[in-house]
Amino acid sequence: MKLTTKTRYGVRAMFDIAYHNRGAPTQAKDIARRQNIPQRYLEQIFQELKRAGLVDARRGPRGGYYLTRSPEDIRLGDVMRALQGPIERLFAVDGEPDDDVHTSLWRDLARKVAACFDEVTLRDLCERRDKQRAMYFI
Amino acid sequence: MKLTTKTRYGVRAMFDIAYHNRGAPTQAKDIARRQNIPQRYLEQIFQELKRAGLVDARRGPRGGYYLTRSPEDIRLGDVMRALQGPIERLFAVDGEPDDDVHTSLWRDLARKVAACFDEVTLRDLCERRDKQRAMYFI
DNA sequence: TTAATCTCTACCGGGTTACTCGGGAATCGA
DNA sequence: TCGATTCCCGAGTAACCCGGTAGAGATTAA
Repeated sequence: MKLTTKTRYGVRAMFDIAYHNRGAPTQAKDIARRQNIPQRYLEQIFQELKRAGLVDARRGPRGGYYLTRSPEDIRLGDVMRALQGPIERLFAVDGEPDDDVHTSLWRDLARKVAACFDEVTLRDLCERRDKQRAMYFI
Repeated sequence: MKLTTKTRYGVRAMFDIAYHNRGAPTQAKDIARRQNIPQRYLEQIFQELKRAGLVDARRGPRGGYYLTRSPEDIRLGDVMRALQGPIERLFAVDGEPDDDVHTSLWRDLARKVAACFDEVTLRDLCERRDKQRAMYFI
């Protein structure tokens, strides 16, 4: 059980869009540079985020990716689900009866964990960042 | 990010000891049969649980493993930490500065998640089981 | 002593992760 | 219309980890 690099990249990328460009498309190239992510890898991550409906893209010069909802409406859980499937099934095992003690235990826990991720939005991340910058410059 | 089979096995095994044998050593063979776990694999899992101080063992005939603390004193988090390292560092990435937004985000989240696991004890699992058995037989 | 049980170490195959790469499709500016 | 730019799609791959098997040794009960 470990957070995948893909998910971390995805969160960083979504945050980057929310933080730097409000509205205007942000290019993968720039995100890759700022967030230190291999560009070609980032591109396929964005494909998954797009398929999940979290971002949309415009091609050609001055193209890029942009959020389909406002940052306070995109939760960390959404990004994770897009990149690694439903968190609720994180601990699920197929082939075990549903009335089993352990099955229900892991199901309950997975829900609680999912709730943790759903508590945080992209806007929260931006505010966090602003606060930290403020502290850093005092 | 996925719960490892090893951890699931470990939790089942610890539960099995707590539920079936209070005090007397429980043999790996029996646990493996009851919980449907490959015996030889279970044995090495127990080595880790032993190193973590959660169980102790007696060798030879009528030997087996036994809990070193009472079930209400063993949390799910303890078992997980024994088998897959500190939950608090679940999302940690080495080589990133500690004042980074994302680093602190994942740290905070990991703590919350860890708290979820630390809320549940082996005794809770036993009670869950009893309740479910009761329902099943009504 | 003998049999049972845990203990230590090594090994291994299959699957996943984290990429790279080539080339195609849309879009904008001129 | 042309060409540069950017996203889009699919294939390939090296390294790693997970789940499990196995041999042989140490310890203990009867």
